Amino acid sequence: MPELPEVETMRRGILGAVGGKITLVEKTRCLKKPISITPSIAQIRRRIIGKRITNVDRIGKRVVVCVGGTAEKANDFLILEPRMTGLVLVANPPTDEHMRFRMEIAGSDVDEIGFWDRRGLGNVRLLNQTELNEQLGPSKIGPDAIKISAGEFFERFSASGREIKVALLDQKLIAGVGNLYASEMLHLAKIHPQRKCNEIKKPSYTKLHEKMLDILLDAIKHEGSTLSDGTYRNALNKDGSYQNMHQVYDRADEICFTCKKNKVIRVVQAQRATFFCRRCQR
DNA sequence: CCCCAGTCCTGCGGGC
DNA sequence: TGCCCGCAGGACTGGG
Repeated sequence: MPELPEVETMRRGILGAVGGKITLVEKTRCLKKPISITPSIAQIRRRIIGKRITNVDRIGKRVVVCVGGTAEKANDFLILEPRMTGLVLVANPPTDEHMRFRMEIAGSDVDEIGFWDRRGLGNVRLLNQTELNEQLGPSKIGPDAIKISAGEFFERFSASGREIKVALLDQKLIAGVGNLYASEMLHLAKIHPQRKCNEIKKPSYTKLHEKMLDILLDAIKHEGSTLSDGTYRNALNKDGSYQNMHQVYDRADEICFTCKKNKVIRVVQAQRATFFCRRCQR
């Protein structure tokens, strides 16, 4: 399940395409149920074939391929949104029915970018600057989790009456945190996931911000978490290794690594599994 | 404002 | 051994 570290790894995996010229754009053939690709492939081709990739960016859990113009001010933005099972691949991408979209690029280290998605919940969008602001601007997507300051983090969360774990998943409040890393950061910060945001004291927010940064940056170093279902992999189709660092995620009924006494508990919040330790997190 | 359930979709593992 | 069902959750939507 790609969250910030996984999507950042995808971004870095195709950074070598910057400076290259797009020579081919295609939906992959033999698809049963195509994913959402907008606008039409014909229109995408008209707008980006022959154009240069000027940057590769990330907005929350989406990879943004900037096309035309300059690195600071591109003409068009190709959004690759993996959702649950999407992968952004560069080398020898599989040619099975889950391959959804691909581009060929000339004159750069990366000569191919593929979008593979087993479940097909992801999407590909080509946006201009106005559409980008409307769909993925600050009113829709909060500050990035690895860029937000401790002060702004506190300001954004402390007034809410929601449970902290649920609020962390709200991409309008903060961008990039998903179900897995939310459990992990609350564990290291020793905060109970069901505690209301407005009950948590400022020093705890400072600690949560610190642990969030630690975990996300460490997970990027490990190229993300590849779970036992094997859904996420990096741009070279290789597993990440941060799954070996998990403290609580998917460890229900196992002994907590921190206190070595209590078992990790699994609860459901907002229809999603949360893992935590009753002794360590209050 | 916030919450909740439903929607999309495939592969898997538990249970019988 | 084989089959069925429920679950996994990111983002969005509609109703309360």
